[in-house]
Amino acid sequence: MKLALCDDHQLFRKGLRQLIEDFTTPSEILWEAENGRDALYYIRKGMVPEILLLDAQMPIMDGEQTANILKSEFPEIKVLVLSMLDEEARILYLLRQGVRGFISKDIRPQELEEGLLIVEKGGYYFSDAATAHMLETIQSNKNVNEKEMLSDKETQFLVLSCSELTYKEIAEQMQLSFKTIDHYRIALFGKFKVKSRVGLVIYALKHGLVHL
Amino acid sequence: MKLALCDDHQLFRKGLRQLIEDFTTPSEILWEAENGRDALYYIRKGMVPEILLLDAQMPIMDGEQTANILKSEFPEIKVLVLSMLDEEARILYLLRQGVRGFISKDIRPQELEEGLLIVEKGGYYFSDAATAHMLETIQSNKNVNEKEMLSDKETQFLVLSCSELTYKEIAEQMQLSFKTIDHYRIALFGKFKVKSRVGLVIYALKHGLVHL
DNA sequence: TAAAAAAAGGGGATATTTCCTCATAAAACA
DNA sequence: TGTTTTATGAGGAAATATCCCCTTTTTTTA
Repeated sequence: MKLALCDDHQLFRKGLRQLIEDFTTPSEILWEAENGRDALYYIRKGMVPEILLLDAQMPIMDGEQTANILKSEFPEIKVLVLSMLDEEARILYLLRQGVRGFISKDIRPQELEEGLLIVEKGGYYFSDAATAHMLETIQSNKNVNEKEMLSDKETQFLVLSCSELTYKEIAEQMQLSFKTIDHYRIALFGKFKVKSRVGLVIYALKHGLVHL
Repeated sequence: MKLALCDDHQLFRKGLRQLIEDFTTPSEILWEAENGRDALYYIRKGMVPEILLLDAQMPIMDGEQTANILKSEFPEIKVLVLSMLDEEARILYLLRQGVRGFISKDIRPQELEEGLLIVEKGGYYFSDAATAHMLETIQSNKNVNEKEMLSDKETQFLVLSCSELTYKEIAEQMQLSFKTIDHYRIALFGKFKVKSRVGLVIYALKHGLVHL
């Protein structure tokens, strides 16, 4: 099994490598990268793994961007996302980018091997019950979750809301009137079931929609 | 060198173990624990390491609580904190608990060995320039940093501010009038140089003063 | 093409936040 | 003891956030 690791924490890569070396399945790690940019560099040079273990949160180029580019350029690479958070909206986005599953960084060794084998065979693997359940929900009822998705403007508004800017200033940045961005506010309050801007900020950070 | 690892992520422990086994200095890992409670269990059973590599953020019992208990019960154990964040106020707290230094989880292998050797000899090690600089500041000008510290009420107010409660509701929870907690707000705005409650929340989360 | 939906914008009301100044009681201190 | 500092609280005002109801323009879709 030809693998590649993309994670910004060296210790995690080290731990993963150790785990993988202990597999009964013979496996090879082609390369390790600290971010998506470096990973793409290796891949474009022809070092194409069967499965890429991709961290969601990285500096320079994060998992989402990387998965997005891989989807169009190298759709044959099976991407397994390493995620510490329960990033609902992000998971949805990554699924659209065709990733083959998620594993929590707290995964047990056997689970990792099992997951990799499943993905190698063309399957999907979700290390944690909550994520698996979410997938079912998504697949069974697309519309509900489509509504949970954020438009570009809503996302932009959300990011700017997680700063000290007032709504008036956010409106200026977005080149829209205060009255218009207020619709985004109401929409997000409804989607996230929060009652105030502070609640919105907390929700966004807790679910990994916005990084600190 | 007798070591022990306390970190909730198995992969990190695995990576650390690997790193430590590669040391030129012969080292032994007495045990690994997933949280402070388990670590204390081992220690109280007599498995006392020279140096404890302690993660700051863990479930059940975090690094701060653990360091606090170790300070009084086992002051001879040298604690080296594993930290991914630049948690200014928390670093201050941990220093008060007598920890011997901090290493970022992005540390390079040689640095870890170097740090452990220094700590073994009774020294202090700070893996990152910013942290080292902060220590100087703390030591050179205690008063400035004492003022940066938060009182119990300020801390309580800060935690409650990182929720959807209004100030009026926070005042009720704290059994104080709105006008009184407003003083805490002003104090925190000044200390953290923020301009709004959202700014306060962001600051608190970014610096690890409040957990999500 | 016509109807429906979504995006953009507005008026205006109320609640909350933010920022002043000031007063009083408790605690610390010299 | 008297003085100073700190914690507590108040009045009031301006800015911001939140929530109604409404119209116009653009985009989607039937």
